[in-house]
Amino acid sequence: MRGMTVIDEDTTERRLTIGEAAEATGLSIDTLRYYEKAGLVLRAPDRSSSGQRRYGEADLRWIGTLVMLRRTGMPIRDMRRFVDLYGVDGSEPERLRILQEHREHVLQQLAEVQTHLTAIDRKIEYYEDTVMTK
Amino acid sequence: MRGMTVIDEDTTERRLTIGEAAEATGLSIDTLRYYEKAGLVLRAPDRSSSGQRRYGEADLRWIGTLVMLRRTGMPIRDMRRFVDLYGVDGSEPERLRILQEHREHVLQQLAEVQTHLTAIDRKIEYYEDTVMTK
DNA sequence: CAACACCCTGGAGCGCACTCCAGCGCAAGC
DNA sequence: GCTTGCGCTGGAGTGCGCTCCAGGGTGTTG
Repeated sequence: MRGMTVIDEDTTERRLTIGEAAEATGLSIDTLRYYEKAGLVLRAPDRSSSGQRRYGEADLRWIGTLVMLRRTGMPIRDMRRFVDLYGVDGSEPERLRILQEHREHVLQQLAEVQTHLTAIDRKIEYYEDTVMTK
Repeated sequence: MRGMTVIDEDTTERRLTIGEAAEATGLSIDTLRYYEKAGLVLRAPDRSSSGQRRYGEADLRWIGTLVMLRRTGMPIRDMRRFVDLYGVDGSEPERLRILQEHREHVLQQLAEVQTHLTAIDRKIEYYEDTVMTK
């Protein structure tokens, strides 16, 4: 049982304010609103009676997906295309294709950065030598 | 002898136009001029009698260093600080420190991207399953 | 009930890293 | 010798991804 997520521990789901959601996702409040405006969310979060956003589990999970795409370098524009497909029936193959292409892209970037990193390592070695022997 | 670089094969060094240098470094012509203006080059390239830039070996090697820093995510501002230290005697320890810090930073980024990449892989797996079994 | 923290909106502003442009000069090939 | 292409400059423009702001509402705490 350990490690399993207990669902519906409370009958009422914990709903976070935008500030709490920012805390939880690592995005800023402004960025959360910006992503919403930019059409990156599947469904806008519910609002309290006074019009304040309340983020539920599903909202946070989706924002997690956004963060994962964004932090691997996907431009907002492309994220948007991806999101939009969630409104299209049978678009799963295309969503898959986008993810696969993005994956390849990320791998290429990683490889390039790693190459440059070894060059940096060589330069560091060089400095370690000159600094030490001076 | 194989693999060794022959130096001074020609007595006159091959000096590239900005277009050729762009080709060689993977930067655009505009970016080369921009880097120069931004104070990222150790020494401005020589000019032809008519005032055109001519890039030599040393210029290209330094630009290679710039590319390696830039493509690993170092901001122009920080690159500039690094470059400026080349004019300061005894600044080797600080240059070393900057490179080491940058290295740590890059490693952290790599780790984060790799984490998100496995999340992407899981999502891809999920789609592969649903797409296949549909 | 006052003070303070938090939230709302539309829209402006910002920093970054280029990228493009006008208007010009030089030069190499046909 | 003229056309075509590359190069020059200073400066404006661009796209991106936020970030900030004014002006206002809400809500909780002492």
